[in-house]
Amino acid sequence: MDIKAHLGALLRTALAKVAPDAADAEVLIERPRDPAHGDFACNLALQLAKRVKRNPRQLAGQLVAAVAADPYVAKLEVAGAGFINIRLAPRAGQEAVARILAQGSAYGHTRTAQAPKTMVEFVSANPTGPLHVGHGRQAALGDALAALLASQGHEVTREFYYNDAGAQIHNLALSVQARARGKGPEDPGWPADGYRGEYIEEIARNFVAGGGDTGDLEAARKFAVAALRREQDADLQAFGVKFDVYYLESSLYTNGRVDAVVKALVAAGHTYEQEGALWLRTTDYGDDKDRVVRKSDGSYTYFVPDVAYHVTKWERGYRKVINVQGTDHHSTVTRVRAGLQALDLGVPSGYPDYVLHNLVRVVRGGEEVKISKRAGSYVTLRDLVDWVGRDAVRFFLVSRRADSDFVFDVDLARAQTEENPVYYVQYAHARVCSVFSQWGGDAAPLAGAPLAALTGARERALMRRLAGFPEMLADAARELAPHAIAFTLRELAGEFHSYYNAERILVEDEATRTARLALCAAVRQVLANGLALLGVRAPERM
RNA sequence: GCGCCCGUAGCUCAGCGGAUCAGAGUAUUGGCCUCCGAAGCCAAGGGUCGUGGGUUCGAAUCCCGCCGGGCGCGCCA
Repeated sequence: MDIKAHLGALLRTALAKVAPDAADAEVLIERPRDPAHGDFACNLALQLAKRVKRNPRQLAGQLVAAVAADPYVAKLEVAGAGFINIRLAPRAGQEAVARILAQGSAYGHTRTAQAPKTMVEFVSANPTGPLHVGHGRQAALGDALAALLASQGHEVTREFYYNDAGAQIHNLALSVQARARGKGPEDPGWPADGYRGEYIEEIARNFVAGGGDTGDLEAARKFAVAALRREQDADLQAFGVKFDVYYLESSLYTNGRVDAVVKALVAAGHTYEQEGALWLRTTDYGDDKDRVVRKSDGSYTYFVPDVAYHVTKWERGYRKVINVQGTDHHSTVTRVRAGLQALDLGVPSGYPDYVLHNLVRVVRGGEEVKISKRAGSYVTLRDLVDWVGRDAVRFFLVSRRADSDFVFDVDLARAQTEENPVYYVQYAHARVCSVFSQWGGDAAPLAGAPLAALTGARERALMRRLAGFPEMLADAARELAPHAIAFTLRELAGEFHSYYNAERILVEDEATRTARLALCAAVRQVLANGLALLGVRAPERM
């Protein structure tokens, strides 16, 4: 049952008795952070005091008196300026424990009659170099977001879009060719915008060793793209991230979608010619200036395939689309949306959604390392995973709000491996496993165990946290904010460690022991469910 | 200059559809292993929530100015 809705109904009934003329007011039930203020709280009296011309504390008192007796409510009290604090009967938390054991890995997940077809596009790195820390943040964030939405009833597709056709790929091919011919970045004849990283030399070496023709630019391009794609895939696999679809930008040219979009924009009357170029009136849709669609040399700007790509998302049936990108791309948000609006396809003006994250600044040896492919000096995702481990990197990268600034101190991350909060959470999980192996029994028979012994303060705090898990997930999904999961897990683990230290689980008394084991099993289950959403392992031993 | 984002404890960061909201971790200091794992627990000190106004009975949270930082501002992608 939905305890919040239940409490809301109780108070609404009371309100109708106490102040019939204000019975239409919205009753908000909140969770106070401080357990001293009860399990739930309601500020209804504060909201309505002025309207019904009564003192808020007096009104709150009348409401409390009018609430009918209820098996889930232990106590109602007026506090502060006129809050109604609600303390639940232990029964409410005990039912949550029973529900967790019954539902297992499905606890916190919801099903909807018609699962919305949802796409999360993330990483989408060009195949011009290895994945760096920024891609890592995106991979951790996007993958967790996709899992979170899937848990809330969405049918989710993870998609990786990559540019295999543009000028940067051309530069990549030129760079590999130059290296294959024995040229370095300092030599005459090195391409102007060439990639200088050492990995280019390695690719060139393999190209030549495999019999590649240094005069065949197209062959060098294909070889380099394939090699870098392989490397990116290996990095993602090592990071535990899998994509359902890899969408190639080049396909939008070969299947005519790019041309079709330009024709449609012209036909819709939103374009004009000026100085030999074709412009789109994006200012009609909130952009600060119009954008070129077709350059005077006849080629298209990058944003045309971008729009064409998003048309395919709409046409493929994705009514909810979330693009995870760095904030350095924020100007494309308006443009892509404007392009879609100009096509008049019936796409909502806020389509697609964006989660923009700040770029990661990497500090090493007290100095910032510039993330630049061309400089060839940057920290790769693989470096990080090698240094601090996959679980720690994923947990760390997803533990912050997407738009928070982010400083990744490499030395600190390496030195503080043991202090990383991921171990704290994983340790709580392993501890429960350890208790069960000590006990020698299986958790499964506990599913229907009597839980009446769970009445202690720490037990109530744990049950409160466990019971709130589904609501937390729903909120996080709505806000597109998976970092909330990491924080909740940290708190749950903390409450468990406190409990474990204060109370013995394997006590003599059977009823108490069984109830405590059931609580531990529920804690373990929720930790496992949360960690699974973050793509972090829940080890039985550490 | 214009646009978007960010300024919360020494450090890394939560909280921001207003109220019981000054928080966590870390670092520092002091305690806790004859007993289910000390990668743990308990406790202490530490912040006028960048700053100045405004709205409100009530603002870290909403609005405006300013200061500081990041990112954008191309017929590059």
